Order: sequence, then structure tokens, then C-alpha cells
Amino acid sequence: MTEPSGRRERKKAATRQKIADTALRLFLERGYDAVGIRDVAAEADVAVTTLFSHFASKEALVFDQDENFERRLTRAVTDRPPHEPLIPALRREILALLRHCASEAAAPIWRMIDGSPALREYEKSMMTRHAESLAAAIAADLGLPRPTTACRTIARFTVDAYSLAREAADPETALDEIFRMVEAAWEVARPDTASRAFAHHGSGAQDVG
Amino acid sequence: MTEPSGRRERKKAATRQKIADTALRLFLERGYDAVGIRDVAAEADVAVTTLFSHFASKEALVFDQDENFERRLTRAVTDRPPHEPLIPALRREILALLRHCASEAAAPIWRMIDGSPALREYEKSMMTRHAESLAAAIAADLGLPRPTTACRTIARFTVDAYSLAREAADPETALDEIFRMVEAAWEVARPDTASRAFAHHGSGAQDVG
DNA sequence: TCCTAAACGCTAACCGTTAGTGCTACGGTC
DNA sequence: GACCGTAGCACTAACGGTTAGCGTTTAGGA
Repeated sequence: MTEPSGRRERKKAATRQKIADTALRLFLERGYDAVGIRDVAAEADVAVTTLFSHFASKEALVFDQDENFERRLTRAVTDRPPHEPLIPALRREILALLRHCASEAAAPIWRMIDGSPALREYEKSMMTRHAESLAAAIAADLGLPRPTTACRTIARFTVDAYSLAREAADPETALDEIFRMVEAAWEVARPDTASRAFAHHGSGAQDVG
Repeated sequence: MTEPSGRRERKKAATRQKIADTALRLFLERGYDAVGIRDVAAEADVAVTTLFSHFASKEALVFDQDENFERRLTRAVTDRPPHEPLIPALRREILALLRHCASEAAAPIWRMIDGSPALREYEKSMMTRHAESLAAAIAADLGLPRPTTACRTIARFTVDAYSLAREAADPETALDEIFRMVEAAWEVARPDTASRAFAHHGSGAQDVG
């Protein structure tokens, strides 16, 4: 019951990988909607229940490899060069993600995702989940114990930037424009320099400017 | 085949209303997840197929009355007082929506929504859909033929504000903070006055109470 | 060696949703 | 008032994703 080290882990990982590979292959061959869970399970030579013990849903079969998405976002904050400001670091990472998805060998996969409403929905809710991790990373970067509203907001805006840029005709130009807006939003909210903008919070009085 | 005026329409509306009422009652009595579509249909004395001819999904049964949500957002733009700036008008409307959801007789409904992941997801994707209408309304307000990236971004940020404020411990204070950020984002992006960077309007433009 | 537990399998269902089909009643027209 | 097109609704049956219940194998540790 200590560490499940060794062969068992490898077998499990192999099964998982076989399922994911099979699923992706079938989806690309016949289309996402035309392939059923039972098809994937049969082709991967596992039971349906086994498939669902590795993946929470049919959509998760597609976004398996993109779990590192979250990692990349948080690392863009934590592992950036010492004096690089926060927002440019995020912008750089989003740009890299955009390019990774747009070109590369991943093109047919993203065509498939764009072609299925269920997958698009899933990706969006995935991004929103990741925004919460990003908010935590930003808060930690600022030395805050817990994410503030401003952290959560900037995190949400950042994943919006990804989502909006991906839908734009010219993603990279759109990203520039959106991040100018994100930067401006951050400038009025960041705790270290916000003192000149507002000095009160928590009490009833609210005001702008 | 002209206008289906009269009794038929009324009967249809009555059936729809009966289904919605029954569904809401059962959901509140037993919990959303504990009530099946077949239960609702039986209790409303209609066939399952009839239910689905009135409502696109189970979640839509809950958000039936909130179709005006989209209308309210776009009208906050189109029907605002002549010289009121865009962002404060949006802020005012979001505040009204927050209050409408938080207090009022709607409290148990929102408790139910918050208690069901499926419903929370549905609400979020609904808001994202509404963001696109809002973007169109903003574009029209500026005399643009089609929504630009900036319009879409501000629209998205606006519905984010609603979503983030609703999750916050103190929604109204959070909304103030978020809208300060939205305002800043808009200032650097708005096409007509992008040059005069910041114009603070300090006097009490927002109504409280 | 034996014991525990994880991984896997099978069956059988549950649940939301849809297709196919047909009946009924309403509304407009002659 | 009789006629007809069509909208609303019902019923059966299924599809596809997902899960529960329960049994079987197999690896790892005692």
C-alpha cells in the first residue's frame, strides 16, 4: 500500500496511452461524433468501464495531452526571468500556445475540435478551470496568501485572450490588442502600485478614480 | 399559414409554462440531479418528446426565464441615457443583475444552480453566448458594421465581471474593482477617444440602494 | 506463501436526447 | 359549415455517454 512502484504503474500507463492513441486515431479517421465510446473501447481492446476509469469523459480523451496547459500557464508566472513583468510573461506564453495550436502537426486535431460543439464547450470550461490555478500562481507571485479579486480577474482575462485570439481572423494581431487591454486592466489593479489609485476598500464607500 | 394567432398559441404557451413550473417545483423539492426528465414529463402530464419540443435541454428548464438576460445586456447599451458612457452603463446593469440574483425570491433557485456542476457549466456557456450579442450591440453603438476584437474583448470582460463577482465573498465590492479594470481596458482600446488616455469622472455616477 | 488491493472485465442498467410515426385539433379558406 | 394544411402532441423505441454492482486476475509487500 506504500508506493505502487514498478510494473503495475507502467502497465496502467500503457493501457491509458493505448486508449488515448486509439481514440485519437478513430476520431481523426471517422470524425468525433461518428465514433462511440464502445467503438474506442473495442478497438483499444479494453472494457468500457476500464476506459472510464482512465478518462472522466469522452471529451477528456481528446484533451488528454493538454493537461500541461495549466502547467504552462502557471510556470509562465513562476519560472519567468527575475525582473520580467507579469503581463508580458503571460502574453509570451499565450502567444506560444497559439502558435503551438495553429501550426504544427496538431492542425487536424484542432480542426476536429473546432468542428464539434461539445469539444469547444469542453475546452472553454477547461480554460476556466485553469484560470483558477493561474490566479493562485499570480497571487503567490505577489506574495499574497490567497488570490484576490484582481488576481482572479487578470487570470480570467488572460484565458479570455487565448480564447478570443483563437477565434480571430488574425490571432497574433488580436492578441496584441487584447493584451494591451489586459495590461491596462492590471495597471489599475496591481496591489504594489495601486495605492495611488485607491486607498480604501472593505468599507461601504465606493468610488471610481 | 399566416399568423398562428389565438387559441393555439395560448395552449402552447400554457403547456410550456406548465412544464417549466412543474420542473422548477420538482427540482426545488427533490434536487436537480434527483429529478429525471421522465419525472418532469409525467408530473406535467406531457410526453417526454413534448417536453423536448419546448426546451432544448434539461438545463434549459431552469434558465427558462433568464432568456431576457441577453436582452438586458444589449439594452443596457442601446437604451442608455444619451450621453452616458458605455462602461458605467454596463456596470449598472451587471449590478442590477447581481442584486436580482442575490436577494429576491430567486435565492433558492440560485442555491440550486450553485449546487449543480451541470447547471453552473450551462450558465457559463450561456453567458459566453450572450457576450457575442453584447459585442454586436457595442459595435453598433459605435457605428461599426461588425464587432472588432476590442468590442468582443470588452463584452467578454463584462460577462466575466458578472461571473467573478457572483463568486466573490462581497459581490458588489468585487464588481467595483473589476469594473475599474474593465474601464481601464476599454480606455486603451476604444476607437473614438483612444488618444486622451484617461478621463476620470469622479462624481457619483452610480446609484446604490 | 499468503494477503491486500489495484486494475480490469462483464452485465445491466440509468439518463438525457432523438427519430419515426401518427393522431388530433385548431385556424384560415372556400 | 365543410375542407385542408399544419402545429402541437403522444407513443414506441432506440442511441450514446455514463455508472453501479460484482467477479476475476495479478502485482507488491508482509
